[in-house]
Amino acid sequence: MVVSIATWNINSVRLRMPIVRKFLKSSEPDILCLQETKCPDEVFPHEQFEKLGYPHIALHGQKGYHGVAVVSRRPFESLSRDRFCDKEDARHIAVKFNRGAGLSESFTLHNFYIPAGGDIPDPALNPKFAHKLNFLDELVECTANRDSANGKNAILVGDLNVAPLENDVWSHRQMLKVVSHTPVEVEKFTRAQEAGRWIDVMRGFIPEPEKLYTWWSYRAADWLESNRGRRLDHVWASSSLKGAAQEMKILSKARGWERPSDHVPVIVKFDL
DNA sequence: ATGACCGACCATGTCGGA
Repeated sequence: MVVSIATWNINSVRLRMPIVRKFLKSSEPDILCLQETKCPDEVFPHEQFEKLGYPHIALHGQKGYHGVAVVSRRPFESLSRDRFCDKEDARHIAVKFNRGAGLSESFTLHNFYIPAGGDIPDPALNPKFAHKLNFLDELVECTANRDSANGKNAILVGDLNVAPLENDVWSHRQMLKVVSHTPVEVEKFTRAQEAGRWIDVMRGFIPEPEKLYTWWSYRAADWLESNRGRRLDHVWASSSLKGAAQEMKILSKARGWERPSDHVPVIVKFDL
Protein backbone atom coordinates (compact mmCIF):
# COMPACT_ATOMS: atom_id res chain seq x y z
CA MET A 1 0.00 0.00 0.00
CA VAL A 2 1.08 3.57 -0.57
CA VAL A 3 2.09 5.55 2.51
CA SER A 4 2.83 9.25 2.11
CA ILE A 5 5.28 10.83 4.49
CA ALA A 6 5.79 14.57 4.80
CA THR A 7 8.52 16.54 6.56
CA TRP A 8 8.21 20.24 7.40
CA ASN A 9 10.16 22.63 9.58
CA ILE A 10 7.17 24.55 10.87
CA ASN A 11 8.93 27.28 12.92
CA SER A 12 6.42 27.22 15.81
CA VAL A 13 3.61 24.71 15.47
CA ARG A 14 1.13 26.69 17.57
CA LEU A 15 1.52 29.85 15.51
CA ARG A 16 1.37 27.88 12.28
CA MET A 17 -1.76 25.76 12.88
CA PRO A 18 -3.79 27.58 10.21
CA ILE A 19 -1.36 26.59 7.46
CA VAL A 20 -0.77 23.13 8.97
CA ARG A 21 -4.51 22.58 8.62
CA LYS A 22 -4.44 23.87 5.07
CA PHE A 23 -1.56 21.52 4.25
CA LEU A 24 -3.15 18.43 5.82
CA LYS A 25 -6.47 19.05 4.08
CA SER A 26 -4.93 19.68 0.67
CA SER A 27 -2.01 17.21 0.60
CA GLU A 28 -3.45 14.52 2.91
CA PRO A 29 -0.16 12.91 3.96
CA ASP A 30 -0.46 9.78 6.12
CA ILE A 31 2.39 10.90 8.36
CA LEU A 32 3.71 14.40 9.06
CA CYS A 33 7.12 14.94 10.67
CA LEU A 34 7.57 18.42 12.12
CA GLN A 35 10.66 20.25 13.29
CA GLU A 36 11.05 23.45 15.32
CA THR A 37 7.73 22.94 17.05
CA LYS A 38 9.00 25.34 19.76
CA CYS A 39 6.71 24.17 22.52
CA PRO A 40 6.71 21.80 25.49
CA ASP A 41 4.80 18.54 24.95
CA GLU A 42 2.04 19.64 27.38
CA VAL A 43 0.94 22.48 25.13
CA PHE A 44 1.31 20.77 21.75
CA PRO A 45 -2.03 21.21 19.91
CA HIS A 46 -3.08 17.54 20.17
CA GLU A 47 -6.81 18.07 19.83
CA GLN A 48 -6.51 20.02 16.62
CA PHE A 49 -4.50 17.22 15.00
CA GLU A 50 -6.98 14.63 16.27
CA LYS A 51 -9.87 16.55 14.72
CA LEU A 52 -7.98 16.65 11.44
CA GLY A 53 -7.70 12.85 11.47
CA TYR A 54 -4.22 12.51 12.95
CA PRO A 55 -4.72 10.98 16.40
CA HIS A 56 -1.36 9.20 16.67
CA ILE A 57 1.26 11.62 17.95
CA ALA A 58 4.80 11.31 19.30
CA LEU A 59 6.56 14.32 20.74
CA HIS A 60 10.01 15.44 21.74
CA GLY A 61 9.57 19.08 22.55
CA GLN A 62 10.79 21.72 24.98
CA LYS A 63 10.07 25.35 25.74
CA GLY A 64 10.95 27.98 23.18
CA TYR A 65 13.39 26.26 20.85
CA HIS A 66 13.82 23.24 18.58
CA GLY A 67 11.45 20.31 19.16
CA VAL A 68 10.27 17.54 16.81
CA ALA A 69 6.97 15.72 16.40
CA VAL A 70 5.44 12.87 14.41
CA VAL A 71 1.70 13.03 13.75
CA SER A 72 0.00 10.20 11.92
CA ARG A 73 -3.25 8.72 10.69
CA ARG A 74 -1.77 5.27 11.20
CA PRO A 75 -0.84 3.85 14.59
CA PHE A 76 2.81 3.38 15.46
CA GLU A 77 5.04 2.31 18.28
CA SER A 78 7.25 4.89 19.98
CA LEU A 79 10.91 3.90 19.89
CA SER A 80 13.26 6.57 21.19
CA ARG A 81 14.12 10.20 21.71
CA ASP A 82 17.84 10.22 21.18
CA ARG A 83 20.19 12.68 22.81
CA PHE A 84 23.17 14.08 20.91
CA CYS A 85 26.26 15.93 22.14
CA ASP A 86 25.19 15.38 25.77
CA LYS A 87 22.44 17.94 25.41
CA GLU A 88 18.75 17.53 26.10
CA ASP A 89 17.68 19.79 23.26
CA ALA A 90 14.86 17.90 21.52
CA ARG A 91 16.35 17.19 18.12
CA HIS A 92 15.33 13.60 17.40
CA ILE A 93 12.45 11.17 17.67
CA ALA A 94 12.07 7.68 16.24
CA VAL A 95 8.91 5.62 15.82
CA LYS A 96 8.10 2.27 14.24
CA PHE A 97 5.24 1.39 11.92
CA ASN A 98 4.48 -2.29 12.13
CA ARG A 99 3.24 -4.64 9.44
CA GLY A 100 -0.51 -5.13 9.14
CA ALA A 101 -3.58 -3.08 8.25
CA GLY A 102 -2.49 -3.03 4.62
CA LEU A 103 1.15 -2.35 5.38
CA SER A 104 3.20 -5.25 4.02
CA GLU A 105 6.50 -4.07 5.50
CA SER A 106 7.36 -2.61 8.87
CA PHE A 107 9.72 0.36 9.00
CA THR A 108 11.38 2.71 11.45
CA LEU A 109 11.00 6.45 10.96
CA HIS A 110 13.59 8.92 12.28
CA ASN A 111 12.77 12.62 12.48
CA PHE A 112 15.75 14.97 12.97
CA TYR A 113 16.41 18.62 13.57
CA ILE A 114 20.16 19.08 13.15
CA PRO A 115 21.73 22.26 14.63
CA ALA A 116 21.87 25.22 12.28
CA GLY A 117 25.42 26.10 13.27
CA GLY A 118 25.41 29.89 13.62
CA ASP A 119 27.14 32.35 11.32
CA ILE A 120 30.89 31.83 11.42
CA PRO A 121 32.09 28.62 9.74
CA ASP A 122 34.94 28.07 12.20
CA PRO A 123 34.48 25.71 15.17
CA ALA A 124 37.27 27.49 17.09
CA LEU A 125 35.44 30.83 16.93
CA ASN A 126 31.84 29.65 16.86
CA PRO A 127 30.58 27.11 19.44
CA LYS A 128 27.37 26.62 17.47
CA PHE A 129 29.33 25.47 14.44
CA ALA A 130 31.41 23.20 16.68
CA HIS A 131 28.15 21.75 18.03
CA LYS A 132 26.87 21.12 14.50
CA LEU A 133 30.07 19.33 13.50
CA ASN A 134 29.99 17.22 16.66
CA PHE A 135 26.35 16.38 16.03
CA LEU A 136 27.17 15.20 12.50
CA ASP A 137 30.04 13.08 13.87
CA GLU A 138 27.62 11.47 16.33
CA LEU A 139 25.15 10.91 13.53
CA VAL A 140 27.81 8.89 11.71
CA GLU A 141 28.34 6.78 14.84
CA CYS A 142 24.68 6.26 15.62
CA THR A 143 23.63 5.36 12.10
CA ALA A 144 26.58 3.09 11.27
CA ASN A 145 25.27 0.22 13.39
CA ARG A 146 21.57 0.76 13.25
CA ASP A 147 18.50 -0.25 11.28
CA SER A 148 19.31 1.13 7.85
CA ALA A 149 22.97 0.08 7.88
CA ASN A 150 21.92 -3.44 8.89
CA GLY A 151 19.53 -3.93 6.01
CA LYS A 152 16.36 -3.10 7.97
CA ASN A 153 13.64 -0.84 6.59
CA ALA A 154 14.12 2.72 7.74
CA ILE A 155 13.28 6.22 6.63
CA LEU A 156 15.06 9.30 7.96
CA VAL A 157 13.61 12.75 7.41
CA GLY A 158 14.02 16.22 8.76
CA ASP A 159 15.65 19.60 8.70
CA LEU A 160 19.24 18.43 8.43
CA ASN A 161 20.50 21.99 7.91
CA VAL A 162 23.05 20.98 5.30
CA ALA A 163 22.70 21.57 1.56
CA PRO A 164 25.20 18.97 0.36
CA LEU A 165 25.21 19.19 -3.44
CA GLU A 166 26.24 22.03 -5.72
CA ASN A 167 22.70 22.52 -6.95
CA ASP A 168 21.19 22.36 -3.48
CA VAL A 169 22.09 26.06 -3.21
CA TRP A 170 21.50 29.00 -5.49
CA SER A 171 25.24 29.62 -5.94
CA HIS A 172 27.75 26.92 -5.04
CA ARG A 173 30.69 29.31 -5.40
CA GLN A 174 29.19 32.03 -3.25
CA MET A 175 28.03 29.61 -0.58
CA LEU A 176 31.28 27.74 0.07
CA LYS A 177 31.96 29.79 3.20
CA VAL A 178 28.36 30.02 4.30
CA VAL A 179 27.25 27.65 7.06
CA SER A 180 25.05 24.88 5.57
CA HIS A 181 27.23 24.44 2.47
CA THR A 182 30.84 24.46 3.77
CA PRO A 183 33.02 21.52 2.66
CA VAL A 184 33.69 20.38 6.26
CA GLU A 185 30.02 19.92 7.15
CA VAL A 186 29.12 18.49 3.74
CA GLU A 187 31.88 15.90 4.19
CA LYS A 188 30.49 14.80 7.57
CA PHE A 189 26.93 14.82 6.26
CA THR A 190 27.94 12.60 3.34
CA ARG A 191 29.82 10.28 5.65
CA ALA A 192 26.68 9.85 7.79
CA GLN A 193 24.65 9.11 4.67
CA GLU A 194 27.16 6.48 3.58
CA ALA A 195 27.57 4.97 7.06
CA GLY A 196 23.83 4.26 7.19
CA ARG A 197 23.73 3.16 3.53
CA TRP A 198 21.00 5.77 3.10
CA ILE A 199 19.49 6.70 -0.26
CA ASP A 200 18.91 10.39 -1.03
CA VAL A 201 15.27 9.97 -2.09
CA MET A 202 14.72 13.52 -3.31
CA ARG A 203 17.67 13.42 -5.71
CA GLY A 204 16.47 10.04 -6.96
CA PHE A 205 13.54 11.90 -8.47
CA ILE A 206 15.29 15.11 -9.49
CA PRO A 207 19.01 14.53 -10.06
CA GLU A 208 21.64 17.19 -10.39
CA PRO A 209 22.12 19.62 -12.05
CA GLU A 210 18.52 20.68 -11.49
CA LYS A 211 18.18 23.11 -8.58
CA LEU A 212 16.27 21.84 -5.53
CA TYR A 213 15.33 24.09 -2.63
CA THR A 214 13.19 23.59 0.47
CA TRP A 215 14.07 26.81 2.31
CA TRP A 216 14.03 30.49 1.38
CA SER A 217 15.22 33.19 3.77
CA TYR A 218 12.73 35.51 5.43
CA ARG A 219 15.12 38.36 4.69
CA ALA A 220 14.64 38.53 0.94
CA ALA A 221 12.17 41.20 -0.10
CA ASP A 222 10.59 38.72 -2.50
CA TRP A 223 11.55 35.07 -1.96
CA LEU A 224 10.24 33.94 -5.35
CA GLU A 225 11.74 36.80 -7.30
CA SER A 226 15.24 36.44 -5.78
CA ASN A 227 14.86 32.62 -5.50
CA ARG A 228 18.01 32.20 -3.45
CA GLY A 229 17.06 28.98 -1.74
CA ARG A 230 18.76 25.99 -0.21
CA ARG A 231 17.86 22.28 0.15
CA LEU A 232 18.08 21.90 3.92
CA ASP A 233 15.29 19.36 4.35
CA HIS A 234 15.86 15.76 3.37
CA VAL A 235 14.27 12.36 2.97
CA TRP A 236 16.54 9.35 3.21
CA ALA A 237 15.52 5.72 2.78
CA SER A 238 17.40 2.57 3.70
CA SER A 239 18.89 0.55 0.84
CA SER A 240 16.31 -2.13 1.65
CA LEU A 241 13.63 0.32 0.44
CA LYS A 242 15.31 0.99 -2.89
CA GLY A 243 12.57 1.46 -5.44
CA ALA A 244 9.83 1.87 -2.84
CA ALA A 245 9.50 5.63 -3.32
CA GLN A 246 6.85 6.32 -5.95
CA GLU A 247 6.57 10.08 -5.97
CA MET A 248 8.26 13.14 -4.44
CA LYS A 249 6.88 16.62 -4.14
CA ILE A 250 8.31 19.86 -2.77
CA LEU A 251 5.37 22.09 -1.91
CA SER A 252 7.14 25.34 -2.82
CA LYS A 253 3.91 27.29 -2.94
CA ALA A 254 3.60 26.92 0.84
CA ARG A 255 6.39 29.50 1.13
CA GLY A 256 3.86 32.01 -0.23
CA TRP A 257 1.06 31.12 2.19
CA GLU A 258 -0.04 33.55 4.87
CA ARG A 259 2.41 33.78 7.79
CA PRO A 260 4.64 31.09 6.26
CA SER A 261 7.46 29.04 7.69
CA ASP A 262 10.74 29.70 5.91
CA HIS A 263 10.78 25.95 5.05
CA VAL A 264 8.25 24.16 2.83
CA PRO A 265 6.87 20.61 3.12
CA VAL A 266 8.48 17.73 1.26
CA ILE A 267 6.17 14.77 0.61
CA VAL A 268 7.24 11.30 -0.51
CA LYS A 269 4.91 8.41 -1.34
CA PHE A 270 6.32 4.99 -0.54
CA ASP A 271 4.90 1.66 -1.65
CA LEU A 272 5.31 -0.46 1.48
C1' DA B 1 26.12 40.60 2.33
C1' DT B 2 21.74 37.46 -0.87
C1' DG B 3 18.97 39.52 3.13
C1' DA B 4 14.46 45.70 3.44
C1' DC B 5 13.16 39.09 8.58
C1' DC B 6 10.85 36.17 12.09
C1' DG B 7 9.53 33.71 16.61
C1' DA B 8 9.77 32.79 21.82
C1' DC B 9 10.13 34.79 26.10
C1' DC B 10 8.60 36.77 33.18
C1' DA B 11 10.09 41.17 26.79
C1' DT B 12 10.18 46.70 25.54
C1' DG B 13 15.72 43.74 24.32
C1' DT B 14 18.07 39.26 23.54
C1' DC B 15 18.81 35.00 21.57
C1' DG B 16 18.31 31.66 17.97
C1' DG B 17 17.38 30.73 13.29
C1' DA B 18 20.47 29.61 8.47
